[in-house]
Amino acid sequence: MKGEKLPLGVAARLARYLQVLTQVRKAGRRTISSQALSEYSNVNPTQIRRDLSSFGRFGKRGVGYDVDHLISSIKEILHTSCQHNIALMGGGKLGAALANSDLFADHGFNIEAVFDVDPDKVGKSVGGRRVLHTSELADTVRDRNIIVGVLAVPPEAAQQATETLAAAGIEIIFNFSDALVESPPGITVHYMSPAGELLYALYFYLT
Amino acid sequence: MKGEKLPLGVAARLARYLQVLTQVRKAGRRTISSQALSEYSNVNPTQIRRDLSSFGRFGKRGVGYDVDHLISSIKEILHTSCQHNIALMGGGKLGAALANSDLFADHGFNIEAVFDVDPDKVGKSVGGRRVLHTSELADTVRDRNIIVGVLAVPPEAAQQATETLAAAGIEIIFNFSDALVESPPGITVHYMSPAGELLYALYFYLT
DNA sequence: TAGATTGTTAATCGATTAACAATC
DNA sequence: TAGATTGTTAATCGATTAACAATC
Repeated sequence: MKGEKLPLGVAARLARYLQVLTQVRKAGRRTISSQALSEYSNVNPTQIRRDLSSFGRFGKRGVGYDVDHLISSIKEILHTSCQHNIALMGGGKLGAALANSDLFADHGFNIEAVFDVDPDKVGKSVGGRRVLHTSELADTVRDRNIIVGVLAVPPEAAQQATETLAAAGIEIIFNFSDALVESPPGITVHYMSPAGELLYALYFYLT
Repeated sequence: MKGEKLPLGVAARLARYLQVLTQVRKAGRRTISSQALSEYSNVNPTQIRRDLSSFGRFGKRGVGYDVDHLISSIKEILHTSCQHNIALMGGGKLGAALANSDLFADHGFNIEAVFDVDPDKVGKSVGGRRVLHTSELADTVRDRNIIVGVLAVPPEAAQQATETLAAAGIEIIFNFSDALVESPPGITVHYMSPAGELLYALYFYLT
């Protein structure tokens, strides 16, 4: 398989492997078998081997995959070897939880700045970053070449924040608020959906 | 299609529709077309119609789907018409963000209690619920018939919290911490993965 | 050698899409 | 009627799985 666009499913699974592998490396493991990777990622081990072998021979028979090597290989395939800056909208509880977590940093995403409209929050520190007023968003997005915005605002503020992000030139929005938003054409909104996954998991538990 | 187990993909998509529809109803809309539902859920409109029509005729040609009717129909298909109690581990920023959000409540999940090991947090209020000490978990799980636990603790506490949940009789764990955990057989751990979705979305932006 | 695990095949099943008649 | 949107077909493509030889 060459430099063409990957099928949706393959890209989604590679991203998932990458996420698990990053944690596995943090835990100090050097190699991992398709079986073990399967347990963490909920993907069939045969399919994992199939996905990986279509890009090269990454594994050692009888041993498994070298974690470091696999991580850098998948990063290359996904074109995510480099650092990306993101803008976080909302300095409240959810924003603080995201800013304090290593989730983004582990994968090369740098929370460049936190934005809020609340004067009480502006100037304070959230997750080690100064909170800027939303009016500074556009300049920051331009200067720091930001294309991803994360929505961590209350539901009633989500639409306004989306429009602010769009006007500032953001192209991909991750919506962590539980509100639907209308976005201008060309801007992709991804809804983070713990409840959706809950419903899905519960269905298989109940049947 | 009858009372048998749904294919994985169908169940996942139905859960996604349900989540979008719940927000659509909140916004006051009474009907929705497969086209509009597609934009919110990122699922092809033909596939939406296909998924739904395999369970019955829910739509009106030329009009679309009745939001209320569709919500209750999907809930029946997914066996999630009733209320479920869940236990939230962690009264910190992430725990507070989850407890304050309507995400769970919107879908019939009731955060029955918040648990923490920190004596400074126990007894305080998080999202309108008193924080209980983790030692009270087992009793609460039994009394309130809880099968789902949500991990919102720091990564270094995730393994301990998982074992506590398992010992208390929890069967499904949603791990919002960015740490891999080992769980006893029979207990399913779902990893919530914003970073995974970010990587995935970015790949399609970059290619 | 013995054990473990990958890489690969083959076969089946579900997902995806375009297209369009049916019908509100 | 005219416009819109569903329900359904047909055809292709990707996902899934078991099985096993290759090989570390």
